[in-house]
Formats: sequence, structure tokens, C-alpha cells
Amino acid sequence: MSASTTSATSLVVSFPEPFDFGLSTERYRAFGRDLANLWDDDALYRVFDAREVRIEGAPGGARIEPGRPELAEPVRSYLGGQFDLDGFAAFSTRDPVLAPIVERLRGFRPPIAPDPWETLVTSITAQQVSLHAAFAIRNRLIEAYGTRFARAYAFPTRESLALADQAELVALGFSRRKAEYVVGLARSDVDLDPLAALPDEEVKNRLVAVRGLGEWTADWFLARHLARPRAWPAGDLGLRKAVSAFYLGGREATTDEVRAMGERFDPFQNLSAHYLLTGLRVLA
DNA sequence: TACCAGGTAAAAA
DNA sequence: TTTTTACATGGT
Repeated sequence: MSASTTSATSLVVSFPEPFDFGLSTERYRAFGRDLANLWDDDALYRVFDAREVRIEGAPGGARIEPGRPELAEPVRSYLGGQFDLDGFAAFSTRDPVLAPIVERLRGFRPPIAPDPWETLVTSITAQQVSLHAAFAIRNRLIEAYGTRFARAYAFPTRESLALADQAELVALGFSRRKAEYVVGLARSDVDLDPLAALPDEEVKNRLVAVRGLGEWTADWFLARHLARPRAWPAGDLGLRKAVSAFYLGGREATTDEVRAMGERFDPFQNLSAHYLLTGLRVLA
């Protein structure tokens, strides 16, 4: 009981090779502070099951504190441990544009949003506005309705926002329309957890039937929450810019062109989208 | 200061 | 059926 307290309270979560912790968490530094996925002190802080976890890079994976074994699987999933990077690397060699991006971003695992409700509200905040603006507004929502732990916040629950007044959200910077979407979704009878058991198209159909959730939001739900290999957010402006830069020599792609590009990346559309987007930010 | 930003629904044509 | 418009904030 007298040995190093660090080794006693932490644990290294193993990841399949390759795994680059810094690249895989880049998203949480790229658009300003994210109170629910907080980068601080060279580590990522997030609340899992009402307990704040500190995650930092370590040989072979990521070191977590507290070192509870039941956190290993959630953390592995959170940082994209389920993606088939070997298959993707092999696939990418057939594409002279994608191959060098995949090579230079070796070990990048797209982070996965653990919670469906949080995923959808986050997407609503990001509709139309810049991600910097979206994060600023989302942080105010988190401060107002979430729960603070040592550093990070637990994202506001669906129940807490079902009780919120739309005017309160407008005061945080939501448009009236988006405030309606968030509170309406919270109060709707849509059950989000069972979506994970459905095929891609059925998930999309159920989501776009909800007011405020369009195809873009549904595609990102498939990509960032369900980690579906073939998810391809063709309507995404960032993806359109990435496709334009890497494949069209800068000529701006139309959404139809981006959608058609999806075929080229089948069955690795999700990883392709993430590598193109991250490639645009950290390469070039 | 304008203008654009990882959309969506509703109005207008 | 297809096209246009309102929306509201943050960064440049």
C-alpha cells in the first residue's frame, strides 16, 4: 500500500496499433475549449458514468485515472479503438490522393461521441454557424444545464433540457429555431438508444423525421456516435472543402459531387471523411 | 465593417 | 417541384 500512488490509481487502456493519442484528440483542441471533452494539462477530461476520467497518451494506448477496469472499454471506444485502421490503410493504397494522407496521419482514430442525446444536441448547435461559434454557444449550454466535476462537465441531460424554457436557450445564443429543436427533441417520444441496433438507412429515416434533424445531422450521428464504417456526411461544408482541396485542385465541389465521391471510399467512408477533414487541418 | 461559417424548415416561385 | 429566405453568434 506504500508504492507509487500513480501506479495504484491509474491504468493503461490498450489500443490496437496504430494509435496516435495526439492526433486522435486533435478535434478537442481545434475549435476552442470543449467543456464536456476538456483538453487541459496535456490530457483529456471527460465524465463517464458520473465520474470524471483523465486520459493521457501512454505507450501502447492511453493512461486513465482513476484506473478502473470497467472504464477501459468505454475509453477505448471513445477514442476510436473500434476502427479498422489496417484495413483502411490497405484500402487507401489504391487511391493516390488518400494514401499519403492516411500515411501521414497514421494512428489517427476518430473520436466517438459516447452519448446519442449529446451527439444530436451538439449537431444542432453546429448547424450553419462556424464551429468556433458553435462551441462557444454549446459551452454556455453546458455551464447552464450540465454538471461540473473536478474540471470537465457532464453534458446536460435530456431530462434537464426537457424542462428548460426556450427563451433561456435563446439567452445563451441559440436562435429561436434551434432552441425549439433542442427542447422539442428533449420532449419528443423518440427513444435514442435503440437506434444503435438499426441499419444505417433506418437510423437516418428515424432521425430526419424529427424536427430540426436533417440529413447532415443524421449522417454525423452515424459517423461520430455509431461509428458506422459507411457513414458519409456529403452535405458537410468542411468535407466539401476537404474534397475540393484534395481532389479538385481547389475548385469548389457541389454537394452532389461530394455524395458521388462516397462510392470511391466504400466501405471506408467514415474513416475517409475523418482523414480528409483532419488532413485539411493538420497537413498542408 | 462586412461577411462567412461542418443546416434546416418554411415560404415563395 | 425547385429555389429562396430567416436564423443569430464568433472570428477574420
